[in-house]
Amino acid sequence: MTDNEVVSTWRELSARHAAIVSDLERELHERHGLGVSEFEVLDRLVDGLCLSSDGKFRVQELAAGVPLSQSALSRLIARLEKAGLVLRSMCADDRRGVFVTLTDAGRIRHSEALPTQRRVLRDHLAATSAG
Amino acid sequence: MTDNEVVSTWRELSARHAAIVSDLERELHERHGLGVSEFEVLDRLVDGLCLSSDGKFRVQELAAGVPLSQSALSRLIARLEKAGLVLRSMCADDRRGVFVTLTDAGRIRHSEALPTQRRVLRDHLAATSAG
DNA sequence: ATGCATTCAATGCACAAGCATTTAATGCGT
DNA sequence: ACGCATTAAATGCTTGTGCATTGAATGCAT
Repeated sequence: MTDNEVVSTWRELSARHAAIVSDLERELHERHGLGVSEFEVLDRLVDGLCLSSDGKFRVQELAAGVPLSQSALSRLIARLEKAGLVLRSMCADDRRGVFVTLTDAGRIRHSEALPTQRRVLRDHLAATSAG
Repeated sequence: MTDNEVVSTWRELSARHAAIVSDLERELHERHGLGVSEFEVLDRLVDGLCLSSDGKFRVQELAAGVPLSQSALSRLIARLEKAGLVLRSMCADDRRGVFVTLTDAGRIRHSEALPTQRRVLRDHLAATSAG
């Protein structure tokens, strides 16, 4: 792969990402009052519900799935809690840790927003193979 | 393409983008004092030099190549000017417009940063076909 | 020529992000 | 048991971003 190919691959990737994020941000915000990262976190929590017994997640577990710094994630969770979409609770076995759990409102909000996200992603990605 | 495929394509795209941007940001900042967007703008200016007679660009022309809002771009150019990497000059035929031109320092900085950018991109993209 | 919508770029403002620091809890070595 | 490095998460601070607005210049219709 030549440098020019690498660069044009990068530009394409970058432009695509920007376009999708921009659309997602607008749609999710307008229709559901959520930012892209907020939705992603809710999404991880919902995904994880199937796997985890109690639906509790350490903040750091969520960090793995979302490309945000630890501080950004901490504040994001604070925002979600303030909005009533998640709860933070102490965790018994390591009292430094914080468990994050979805509230009913959070589950509902996520299920409302999910079709919107899917639609936007489909619009951008459905008929393409990354080229 | 199923919804699940769409979503996993999106996650992959997103993770890839985040990883590359993160590396680029760190390397460009540490080694050359440039952010990713700053570099992109310099890059467009350099690219355009070959095509344009005088190397002058309207702000809005740059906007097309960089996924930033108009206001963000305006401030970014102000930063570049403050750093001595570009010049802003009035444009005669439409006095609302602003021409942006590379300074020598800007050209030099770009040429220093270019290999760093290429290296990072190669590290991430060289042996892949987008998925 | 005058008025009015439009366009270019800059700016006020609010908010989100990262870095560095802080606070609290753990665990390891002695 | 005590001290010390380490880890989890929150917070202060600075910076960058977008939205909405502003100010200036343009162009078009009358």
